[in-house]
Amino acid sequence: MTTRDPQATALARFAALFADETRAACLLALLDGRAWTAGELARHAGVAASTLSEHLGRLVAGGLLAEERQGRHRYVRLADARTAQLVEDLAAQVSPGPAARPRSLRESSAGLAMARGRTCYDHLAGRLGIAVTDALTRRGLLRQDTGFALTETGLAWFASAGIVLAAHGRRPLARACLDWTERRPHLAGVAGAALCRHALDTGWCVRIGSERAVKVTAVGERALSDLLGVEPADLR
Amino acid sequence: MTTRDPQATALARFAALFADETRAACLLALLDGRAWTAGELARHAGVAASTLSEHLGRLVAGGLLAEERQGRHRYVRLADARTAQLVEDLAAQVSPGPAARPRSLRESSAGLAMARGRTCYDHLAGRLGIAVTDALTRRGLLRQDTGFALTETGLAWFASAGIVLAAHGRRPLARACLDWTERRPHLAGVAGAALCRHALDTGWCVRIGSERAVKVTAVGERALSDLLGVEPADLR
DNA sequence: CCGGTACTTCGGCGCCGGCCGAACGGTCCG
DNA sequence: CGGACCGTTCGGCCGGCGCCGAAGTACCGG
Repeated sequence: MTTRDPQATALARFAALFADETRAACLLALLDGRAWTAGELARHAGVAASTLSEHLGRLVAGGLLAEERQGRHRYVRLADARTAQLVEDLAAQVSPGPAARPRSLRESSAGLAMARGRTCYDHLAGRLGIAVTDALTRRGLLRQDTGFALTETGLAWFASAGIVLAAHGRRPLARACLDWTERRPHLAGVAGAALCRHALDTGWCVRIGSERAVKVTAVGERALSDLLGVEPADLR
Repeated sequence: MTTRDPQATALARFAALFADETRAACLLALLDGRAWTAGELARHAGVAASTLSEHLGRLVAGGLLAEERQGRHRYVRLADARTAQLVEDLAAQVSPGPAARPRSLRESSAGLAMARGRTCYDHLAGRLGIAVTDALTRRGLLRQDTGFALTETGLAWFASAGIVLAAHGRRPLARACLDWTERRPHLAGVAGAALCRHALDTGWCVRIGSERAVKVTAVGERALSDLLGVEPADLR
């Protein structure tokens, strides 16, 4: 007890940030990639504003959240893509997957929409994300059998679609992110983020509700079918 | 407080497994990929055997550890590669990296050996792991610019070296694992594990001490230079 | 300048969980 | 069969932490 492993101390302190239901609810909510105010999060988590204020202080001090003060509002969002990835990884580890999912009708409206399509911080997830990833793989634009990377034709496809893949620090161009509803990897990284942004900008998808769920529009269905051969049935 | 998000509850409970210094010390120790007895871990963590027994119970119940009873011994090891990856990710997130590392002479003997070369569950890490990964990349056997994947020539290289890459469930063939001393990705996944096993089996490396550190032998230095063009200077 | 709103700080409460030592049970060995 | 050893269970102690409400501060709008 005198001299403990400093790495173990740091790991425990860091993990403690996630080890509270209220903070976990905040982090999961912030996985939508947007900035929330302290009050919104307090209402979402169902605790007093004072309580949530302290939680935000911890999360910011721990480097998980970035804050931006605007007037009397305190906006917070996930610090970076790396943090979002970690939250996703943890969430995927604990979620039951589609097999064990209850068929309850109660959670269907929100739950089914999330399972159909959603954002995962800054890229597409759910059946939508899987359908796109599979289509990219089927067309030889993405290889998953030797790792997880775009091919030369894949790079050309992004360029021809007008989607710019800007090098962004050390963030990988393509990365696998485990989908917690489908239990299979979908495209993340710079390419995944650029594709998602393009889809939202061009109206292929629109956000529905106040959460992370997205819906594919008629235009989007057409575009995904034309450009990638995505079967509309895989989006339902 | 009446109806909380079940995913947030699950995430918090799961994270709580890591959020204790003693448990964290156990998980980090078990990153060597081997099985430890309860007594060894208790001594390592500096707590009473009774205390550690309860910790092991929680970690096993949480699915992080697999246990194997042999006579009056209770051996535990990390449950699987996926769990090991999560521990690694968390450890990498909290470790300071080489820049912020203290130049203390105290921790040098053990710390320097770990920084030079170690195992990361079942693959190589530290300067050794980075040197091998860089050499693979330099020779066009591994591509990191479009993601992280072996190339066709990379697959051929493994075959010609007599290293069998057996498909193993859903585990990816090649995966990037962030090295927490070098702050750069090294090779993990099926290929990383096979390469590490081969290195230990053929005597390219040997374990030193009781921890995760490994040392490159003269034979290994020669082999890595011949087969991959690894500069011996990069291993020091 | 004044009321309303958003957030923070503080004090106090209650509970959870990590720690230990003592007693117990199971296993190995002489 | 008895003693030594490894691990587990139990009771009890203590500290930390999450919670709230009340009071305080900062900001916006009229």
